[in-house]
Amino acid sequence: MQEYLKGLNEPQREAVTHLNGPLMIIAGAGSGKTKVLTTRIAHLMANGVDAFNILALTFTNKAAAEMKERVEKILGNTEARSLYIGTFHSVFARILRAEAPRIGFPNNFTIYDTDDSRSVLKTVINELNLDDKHYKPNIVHNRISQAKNGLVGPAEYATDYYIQQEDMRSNRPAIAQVYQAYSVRCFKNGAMDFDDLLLKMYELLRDFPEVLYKYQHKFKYIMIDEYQDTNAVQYQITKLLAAVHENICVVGDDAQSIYSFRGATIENIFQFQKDYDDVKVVKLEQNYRSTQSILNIANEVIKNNKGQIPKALWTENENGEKIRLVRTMTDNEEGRFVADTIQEQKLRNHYYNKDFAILYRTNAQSRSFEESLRKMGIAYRIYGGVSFYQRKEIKDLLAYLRVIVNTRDEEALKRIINYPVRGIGKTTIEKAVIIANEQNITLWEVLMRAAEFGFKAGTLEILQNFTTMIRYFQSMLKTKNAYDVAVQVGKHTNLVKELFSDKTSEGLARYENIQELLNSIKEWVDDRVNRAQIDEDGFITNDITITPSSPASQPAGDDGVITGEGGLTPSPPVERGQGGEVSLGSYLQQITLLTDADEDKGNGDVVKLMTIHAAKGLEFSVVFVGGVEETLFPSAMSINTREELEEERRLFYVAVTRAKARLWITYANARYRFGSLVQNEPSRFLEELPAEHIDKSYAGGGARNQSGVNMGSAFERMHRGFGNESNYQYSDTGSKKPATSNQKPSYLPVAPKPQPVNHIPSADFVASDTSNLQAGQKVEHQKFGFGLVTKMEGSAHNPIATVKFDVNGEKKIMLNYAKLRIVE
DNA sequence: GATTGCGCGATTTTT
DNA sequence: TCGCGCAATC
Repeated sequence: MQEYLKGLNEPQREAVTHLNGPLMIIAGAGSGKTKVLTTRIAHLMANGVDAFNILALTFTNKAAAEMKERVEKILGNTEARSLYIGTFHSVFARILRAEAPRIGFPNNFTIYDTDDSRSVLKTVINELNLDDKHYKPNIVHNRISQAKNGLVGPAEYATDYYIQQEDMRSNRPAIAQVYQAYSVRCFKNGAMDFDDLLLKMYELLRDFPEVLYKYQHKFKYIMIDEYQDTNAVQYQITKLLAAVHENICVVGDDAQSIYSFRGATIENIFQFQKDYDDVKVVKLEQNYRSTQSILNIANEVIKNNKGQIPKALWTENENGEKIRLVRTMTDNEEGRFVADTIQEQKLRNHYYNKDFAILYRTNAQSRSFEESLRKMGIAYRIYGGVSFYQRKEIKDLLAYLRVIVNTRDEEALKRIINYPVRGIGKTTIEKAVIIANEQNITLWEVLMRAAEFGFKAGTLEILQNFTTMIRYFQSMLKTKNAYDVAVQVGKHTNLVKELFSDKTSEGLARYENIQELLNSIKEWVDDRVNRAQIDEDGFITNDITITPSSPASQPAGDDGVITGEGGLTPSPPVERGQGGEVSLGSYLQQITLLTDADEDKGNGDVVKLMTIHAAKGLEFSVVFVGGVEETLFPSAMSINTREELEEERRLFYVAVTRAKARLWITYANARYRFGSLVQNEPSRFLEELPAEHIDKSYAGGGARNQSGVNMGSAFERMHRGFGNESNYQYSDTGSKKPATSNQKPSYLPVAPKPQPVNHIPSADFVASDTSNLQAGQKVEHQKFGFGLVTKMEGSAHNPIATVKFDVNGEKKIMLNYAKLRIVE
């Protein structure tokens, strides 16, 4: 027997060695699911299956990366790099990148993240003269998202009786129109949102038999992780792909289905057995992760859900400690308790920060934990906050790159058209947008043909300068890689320089972020270049001979013409394996699909804070589950139906089963919400916990806390002296350690608070006549202080001076408004 | 164009 | 309570 099979238990081995035909693995929490998947891939390859015929789909990039790494380790060579392992979204994005022209999108289509989608929706809603207070972009977005995930297009949406009824009831009958307009706009912009990556992929396979044929034969073996979280589109796609070989292996756990709000349906698991004859079902029930105690309460809680696939999770692990259930007065105290306990556990049981995780239901709950950890000087990192790529300065630079790659991307174009300021004001943009809509051309085209549309001479020149610059960048695309282009953009647009000259700490942080972005682009390019050298297989090589003999109907476009390879659009660039293409377009599509959990520099020794959703698939030695209270967990939004409540319970199950050795469950009597203290009942889930496995306690100062005096825990008092704040012995030099240790936690860069450098104007400050101001003159500004005029621009009736201030960096000053005193 | 000050809505979960 | 969008100033 092969070495890698020896470490498996019986059912695991059964799953791994079942090579051909449909296979469903019901894998309980901590039952070695990833091990089975990776070993199975290795086993396939050991049995002569080519790596490039294997497709493995996951939900997170992290899971994909881990899988790839582990396969590589088992195989001991780099063959694994030709495997096709990735998230649904990233794999489909890649395929769409090659095939998009068939459905009228450019190869370099833009991927809109949630912010982009909402922004487009907002525009569309306003254009339809709807009130965006009532048609809130995120509500509308959710609705559209659900439709897409349920394979409901705009036309069907508008005509479906029940859907329309729902929209009537919520008093938003025009969502159908918004959906329609939004789709048109995305198409016009050459952009797909997250849901489109799935929906368009499905449409592609449905409408183009030769495409279906190609990928059906490429992906001879398909594996799907977290199958319980797949939605209707994902289900349809994988069903189509697997239809020929039927070598499809799905892994799931109905007890961990927590994404129904995103359209996921456990039904897919039950349906699987009906879809194929002869489905082999394997149950993995031995848990290797958690102690007996932890498993006991997990099992006990989940029992309260109806309609599950029967299974009994068991373990050979020792009992371990009892689960600790802790009540505190407030959320702040809860935070303090957790931080104290982490500190104590580190000392007592020799844990590192990285052994701990704090899990919660909603992101907002991170605040109190954060504060306490910071006070104690414990390094932590929050997963799921604002992603690096959502920072303004990053989005700005990326917007340039997006426009260069895809000029149809109006969102990005509007973002940069006047940034940095180049004199293309609101009026000009509005005018251009109106023309674009009237003529049914893109905004970019309006700019390119500005001369035809009667812009004033000055404006025309500025517009032409702008388009010339963008086209100059475009000319680099063919010869330069993503990094080189990005650097050029940074230079020529003065974007980097502008941030660099801003000496405020805020500006500095922005500058550093831009540098970090450039570095990461470089890293990405280098990485792919290295990989490409060892790749044997080309992925989407477009030279697969298409012999559409079997699929019955020929594909026909709107005009009835068969749309095949090599139509009007140029051939997509050749991508090779997992490495290869280092173009800017390829880079942009990748990063939109990254979440901040993915760029995990978090190998550092930090306590991890995240939502339970984000924690799925992970494990930690010590887990704290916070805020286990009614209205919060279960969420007030999810107590109306049994289905919703059961999903919350599964979520609780997921939370509990993340823990390997120790588990604390905490809840507060009251917590701050919208600024005021709100009372909460303990969660109903707590009543479901078996008393004999629980160690209940109460942490906090009781009456003293009610009187509002903040005592903190015993541990905290011990470390900062006695009593409350008033008993502090402050020295004038202000060293009050360690309560406010300066040790910087190693979480990701947080933009420092802006530090306005105030200037006190000279006593004799009088605004000078600046109509003849020249570069080289010294001036004083009431707020920014002294500075040197470095440049004069703008028109005669609206002059703009660029002033380099001594302390506040470079600013553009509009002389019509600002008062300047000429010093010399 | 950029900054400041005010009023109001916000909290489910994510690729 | 806090952060954001919008209107009023420089």
